[in-house]
Amino acid sequence: MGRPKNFNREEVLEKAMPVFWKHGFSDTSLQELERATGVNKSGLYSEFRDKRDLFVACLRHYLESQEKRGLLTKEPLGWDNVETLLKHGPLNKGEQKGCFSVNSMREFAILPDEAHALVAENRAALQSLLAMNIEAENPKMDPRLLAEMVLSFFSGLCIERNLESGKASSARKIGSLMKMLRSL
Amino acid sequence: MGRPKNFNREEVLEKAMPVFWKHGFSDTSLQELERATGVNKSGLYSEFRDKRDLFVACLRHYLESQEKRGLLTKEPLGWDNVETLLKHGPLNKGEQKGCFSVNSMREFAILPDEAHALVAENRAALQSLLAMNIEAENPKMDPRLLAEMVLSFFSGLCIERNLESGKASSARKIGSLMKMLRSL
DNA sequence: GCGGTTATGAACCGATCAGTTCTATATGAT
DNA sequence: ATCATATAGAACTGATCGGTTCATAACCGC
Repeated sequence: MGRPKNFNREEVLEKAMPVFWKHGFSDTSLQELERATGVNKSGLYSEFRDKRDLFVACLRHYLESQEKRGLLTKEPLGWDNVETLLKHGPLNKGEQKGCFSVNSMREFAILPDEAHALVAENRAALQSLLAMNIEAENPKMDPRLLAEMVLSFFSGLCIERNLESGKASSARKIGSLMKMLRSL
Repeated sequence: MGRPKNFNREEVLEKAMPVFWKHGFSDTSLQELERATGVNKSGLYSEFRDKRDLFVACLRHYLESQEKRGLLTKEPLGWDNVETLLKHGPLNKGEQKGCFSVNSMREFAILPDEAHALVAENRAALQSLLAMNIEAENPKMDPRLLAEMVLSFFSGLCIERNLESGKASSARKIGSLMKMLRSL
């Protein structure tokens, strides 16, 4: 009974996420979030404890949606999956540049522990998947070591999306790394 | 004539830089800058146009001090210099984690063009130095391609310093990459 | 030591911040 | 149709933001 709300949680997350993604936590105001989601403070604060809670929910939503893409689980496992992750992991859809998760790392100092945990957990999972794909190629070097190295490179690609340098240079770098990896 | 100021520009930059380095631009308040530098707003605004101007001055100061370290110009040129950059480029002195320049990239959207230009110029110089060092080792692959790949990896290392993962994992990743590079 | 000059420190400014409260409105159950 | 209920929208709160103004204090040349 009572008046029904005219928004649902998921569509709020879907609309708020790109704002945080682009501007980060502290540069995003409640005003912007109201405008982007079409839900005003009353609504937002009925659904989320505070701004941090909304941010964490967006981050979780992002990570879940990335996991659903399953870029590293396509059969057969191997270099091609790794290359696909590097190429298509960091997005460039309009305002959303790089990876929301990697972007967030810069603000860890002011983000709640929950955010740290989410990112850490996701990175561990990603690294493990990378290692599986690498192992499938039976390289000379330890797949786990290679996996963590690739993940660092991935982080670099993400953060560099903030530069003007463009997609071409990104593709070139991926090409160089993959050439090295495949020759192992 | 007139009352002499009891601070000088460089020591202000030296003290303000770590604050911006840790908290970024928008999460650093004038209050914090006053406290950190020991100079209050009157003084700061007599020396710098506004907060952005102070930030850019800090960034420039940082980049110049990094160039002075000359990590990539030690003779003989080669892999050892590359390894030194990766190992000792990203700092971890107390609050200052990673690289101020790389950290700044996340906030490019709200930073003045001057900051973009500074970072872009520095990265170009870094990449060129990397290429020279790589070329000295006569690898099979194009040194310029390798250089830009190494720079991305470097960016990744820097941004990952915000994680808890610690110095050990960083050293391990550098080891993996260097092993690959040296085998080319 | 006096006067002109410059820096300092604090008060002040309007704007905006995250978050709360209050009123009006839309709804479902009866 | 009415009433209880939960919403939406806007007004409001105190704090803090970046930036300015102004009275006071410190200094140098004379």
